[in-house]
Amino acid sequence: MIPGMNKARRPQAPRVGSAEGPPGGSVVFLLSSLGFAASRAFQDALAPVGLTPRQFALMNLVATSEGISQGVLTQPLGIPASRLVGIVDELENKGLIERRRNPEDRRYYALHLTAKGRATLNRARRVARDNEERFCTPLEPSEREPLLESLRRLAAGQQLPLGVHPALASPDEDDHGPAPM
Amino acid sequence: MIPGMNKARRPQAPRVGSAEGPPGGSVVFLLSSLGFAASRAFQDALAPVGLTPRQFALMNLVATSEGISQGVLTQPLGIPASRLVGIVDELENKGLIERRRNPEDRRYYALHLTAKGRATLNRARRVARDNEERFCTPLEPSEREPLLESLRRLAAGQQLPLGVHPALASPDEDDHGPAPM
DNA sequence: TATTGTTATACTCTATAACTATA
DNA sequence: TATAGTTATAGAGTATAACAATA
Repeated sequence: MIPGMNKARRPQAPRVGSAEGPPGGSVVFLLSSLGFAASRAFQDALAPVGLTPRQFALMNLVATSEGISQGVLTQPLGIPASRLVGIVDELENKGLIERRRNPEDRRYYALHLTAKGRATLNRARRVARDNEERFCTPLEPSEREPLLESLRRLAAGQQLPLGVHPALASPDEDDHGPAPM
Repeated sequence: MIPGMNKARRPQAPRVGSAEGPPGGSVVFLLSSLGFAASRAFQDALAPVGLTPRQFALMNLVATSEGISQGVLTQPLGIPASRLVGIVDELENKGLIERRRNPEDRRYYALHLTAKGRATLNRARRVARDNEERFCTPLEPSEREPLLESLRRLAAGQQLPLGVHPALASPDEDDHGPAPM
């Protein structure tokens, strides 16, 4: 399970306030509000590129591990295989990734980025960087690193795995059978 | 629209990673991950009291404005009136709040906390405070205030209203007709 | 005719489980 | 018999719109 973009439902923000004590004085309250806002901001920033945060995440994983199979993606994305099908379908229909049959075991797909997919991914990454800068403009430059440090510490306290390199993070939690590619 | 608890869907966390650059170095990425975790932690902490974050929020609003009507709650909670019905139903069935007809205009309900409701709310508030402390244990004491300050600044940049006193925050955005109680 | 609250309906997202094809 | 991927189904959660009561 990779940490990730919070789901910011477009139609209507499902937000609920704690309203006790001073909300502006609660780390939990502020984090959940801001987390939602950050998620939504990212989603909006990414929209012009034609990607959802989830598609972006999937493409990043494929980029890091070309030839990865759908089943493996299941873990870091934290979604069941049945849902992956649709997401991969969308990206394939857009010509951003392709499914190649693995000749050695024809049950597996090997996912690859197309040239167009790589270009789109690069554009999306630039957009993500720009969004990060825009989001952080209210901060003093000197404020940024300490903030990140505090957030990292809180994340560790919540057992949130931070980096998690795709597919490779926990290669053999149960170690069943031959590792699919 | 009040800032609020992020929706942490129980069945399965809908999380998606950005996975570009170092996620542990992105404020946006960390915030959305942590926001989700914070939201979930709060939800879990509140569960033993028998309240969802949304119910808790509603009760806090009623506590601050006894006799408030359902329609007014719509704004700070950011949900349509039709959904409010169910939430109020639940709380009423549990005997935590009651609907009284407003004799002056029998279209309105006047919502009030019951004695049991007040007791439950107090318990929930204690739980929220405890949860806040637990969540923040990874932080050095000296780290906490600067973190809050940075978060507040980011929230302001995202136009997130912080305190928002229930029902009273934006009493007349359009000013249509007599203000319901 | 307008407004509060309610009910009905439809739509989206999701997970679980049945299915296929390969092995 | 077991596994990768797919399709089918059902259950939440939600918004929109029609509705009833009151003004």
